[in-house]
Amino acid sequence: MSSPHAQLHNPNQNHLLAAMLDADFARLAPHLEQVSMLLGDVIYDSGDKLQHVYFPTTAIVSIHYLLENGGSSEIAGGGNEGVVGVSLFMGGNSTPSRAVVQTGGVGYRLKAHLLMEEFDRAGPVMRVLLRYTQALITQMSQTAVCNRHHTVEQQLCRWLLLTMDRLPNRELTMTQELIANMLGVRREGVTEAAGRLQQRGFISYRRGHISVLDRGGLEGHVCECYGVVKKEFTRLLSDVRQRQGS
Amino acid sequence: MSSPHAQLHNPNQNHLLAAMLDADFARLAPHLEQVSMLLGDVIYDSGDKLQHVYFPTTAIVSIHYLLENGGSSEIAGGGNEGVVGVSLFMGGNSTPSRAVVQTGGVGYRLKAHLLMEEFDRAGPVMRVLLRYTQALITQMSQTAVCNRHHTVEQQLCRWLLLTMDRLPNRELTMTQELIANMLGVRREGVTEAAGRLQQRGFISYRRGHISVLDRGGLEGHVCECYGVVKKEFTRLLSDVRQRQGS
DNA sequence: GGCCGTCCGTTCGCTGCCGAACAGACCGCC
DNA sequence: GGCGGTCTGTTCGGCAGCGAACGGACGGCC
Repeated sequence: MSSPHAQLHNPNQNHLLAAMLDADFARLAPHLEQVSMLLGDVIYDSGDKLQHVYFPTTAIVSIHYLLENGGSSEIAGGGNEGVVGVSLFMGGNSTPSRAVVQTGGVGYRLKAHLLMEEFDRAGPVMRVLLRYTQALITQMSQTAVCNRHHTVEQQLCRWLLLTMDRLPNRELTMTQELIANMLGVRREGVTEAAGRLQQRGFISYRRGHISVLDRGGLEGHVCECYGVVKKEFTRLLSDVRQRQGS
Repeated sequence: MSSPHAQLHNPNQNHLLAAMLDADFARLAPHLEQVSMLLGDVIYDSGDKLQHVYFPTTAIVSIHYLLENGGSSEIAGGGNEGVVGVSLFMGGNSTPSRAVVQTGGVGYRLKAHLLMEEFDRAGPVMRVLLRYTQALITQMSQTAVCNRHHTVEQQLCRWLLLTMDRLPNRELTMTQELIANMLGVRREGVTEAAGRLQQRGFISYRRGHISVLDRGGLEGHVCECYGVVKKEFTRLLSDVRQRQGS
């Protein structure tokens, strides 16, 4: 109640914003613009100059690379643990990738030049953004290895677990076709893998709705990649919630 | 001749060092330690705290992820265009990856705390390091997509071209077995793909020595991934050679 | 309650890569 | 000049995933 932003949706639901010191957050808060992020919205496309960076709270964003032949793969995802648009402060202000909203929800955005002003103070805000970027690098790298060496079923488990970790409940709205685009495989491959997971009782789904019934079961079938990414995020961002309780 | 470091080997052969302003470089130069980087040397391993960062000049370093089952893949490479050990300044000071010398040569290393002091000035040195990291992110992402969608032969072309770009000549010392480890495929797959490239007259090899005979031929068979990475490196680091001629 | 679009299930042949095993070729070394 | 180790070429069966095609089922909407 004492906080000026204690509402149903508030920026502190994003871990990076929540990690900022009071003084830093106070400067940014007036400029944070709450936005609805709808399924399928393109946050930025290959080569776009970024006008904003986005701090999702309930939304989830997927970062893709598209190939000339139409193929694609998700190379990382971002939700309330991070920020979308790191290339702004890393330099270059664009990437050859595309960011699409994968799960509709809410986020807060900040004008590019305001984030840059904050970044250029070279203080705690900069450091937490860079740490997050380092965690993102781990996720991308692990995706590369996983694509090479692991089966569709293992990758589906990984994707489900990583997505679940960003959601408040055990339900997600997502067709098999969309998942196939994420993983860069055929829809039939997902049908088959998801069918096996359902037979084992780990998940159930119907027409674009997936419920995770047995998280432990998924964890038993996932490849090591999930654990590596998870552990690295924890290691790099564990000191990131100081202001949360205040 | 006027430069104090105009020798056979000199730090300016590394593009990032060459990009630094005179004043910045002058502070670092006394602390740059020339090192021989021998084929197979492990620069850092998964979880290691970094003691130095490395600026290769003639050496090439490969960044790998190892899997529990023994599988591995290169997720990025680094030579005279970059620096090895970005996780130092990004935060966390370690990664779950391993960096191995892929082509023996020379590089310059700098103690971790000295680089951090420079980074924390939040000036041009920091910016060029971050830009390089952004280019590295592109390379990792493209590797992930390439692993999913392209054939071994295309990936071999990509790898050869990227490696060539870091070498002074058209010869590289590299067995098919090593290349297979890089790409994360079987040695036989490399034998087959390399055989086809040799039949077409693009390359020739014998016992661990590969010569590129027709670079244009390789460029005609490579997937788009090579071009994307190359273009992005150019875009991000083209303003990076100001001090070169002075 | 009927229609239609979306989503899911299943099948077929095909191909690229894997796993394993082995033979030949080259090179350095004694 | 012969030996041994490394590197390359080739083969075989097997399998995961691809491409295409089609049928069925569910659900929202009029």
